[in-house]
Amino acid sequence: MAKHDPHLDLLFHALSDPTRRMMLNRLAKGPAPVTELAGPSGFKLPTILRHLSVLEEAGLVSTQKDGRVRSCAFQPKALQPMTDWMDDQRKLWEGRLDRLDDYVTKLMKEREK
Amino acid sequence: MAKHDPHLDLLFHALSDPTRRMMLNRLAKGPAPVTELAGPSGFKLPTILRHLSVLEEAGLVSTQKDGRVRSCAFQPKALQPMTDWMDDQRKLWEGRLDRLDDYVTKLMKEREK
DNA sequence: TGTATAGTTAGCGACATGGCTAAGCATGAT
DNA sequence: ATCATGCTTAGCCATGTCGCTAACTATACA
Repeated sequence: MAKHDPHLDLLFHALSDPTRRMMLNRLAKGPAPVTELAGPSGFKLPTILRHLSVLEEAGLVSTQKDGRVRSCAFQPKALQPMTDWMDDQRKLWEGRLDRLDDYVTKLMKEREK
Repeated sequence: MAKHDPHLDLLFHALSDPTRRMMLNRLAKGPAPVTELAGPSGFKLPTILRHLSVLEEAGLVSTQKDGRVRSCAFQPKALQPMTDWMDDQRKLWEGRLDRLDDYVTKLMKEREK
């Protein structure tokens, strides 16, 4: 339950852009070089490269250069902190419901008197 | 499998800020007025109000004014598109592994000849 | 060696974001 | 009626983001 995790900032920010999500979508099917990643997007290479670096900084993609080609690969584990955060939220929320339940139960008991 | 869902943009963007996540954390425990939401953050009210409107636009928080107090409530259902997106990614990823599996199987069969 | 290919870097412009102060408005308490 | 409270709006400033072009480097191929 980190108070404010900078990594979550990077992660959510990385996912907040449709182009980056499209790139991830492609990479989830398997590794690809930068050019193929840019292909269907309609954007220029420098733009794609910038998006790629955002994805890398978030840990969502790892890249490796082989000759003149940079191969990019999806890193699904990077999504874990996100699911963890969601679990935390859910627990808080359910805790709230429990407390509401306790409250109602208490009210019922009061009535019985 | 929406090609590019603008709502996901809003959702991920809303979650990419630590202050907003802190606000959600508070709200997951139960509704709160704006001032209480601002309290522990150290930020001024207008700043918090701006964050609040971002959360509202993402559907994560609903607010309602009662007298001069605005009560804010967490909307957990708003997180659904996010989990849906993650499921999509996971399916793609697992599909990839399956194809890899098929490939290996095929290689093995080739060897048997 | 020369040329095409794949990526990279620098830097520009438009716009969004995140913080603030100052001033305003509406409601509750006295 | 007055004052305190809780929010709201307008607007400023610094910084970040997202797209681009132009120019560059590095590898493959002929």
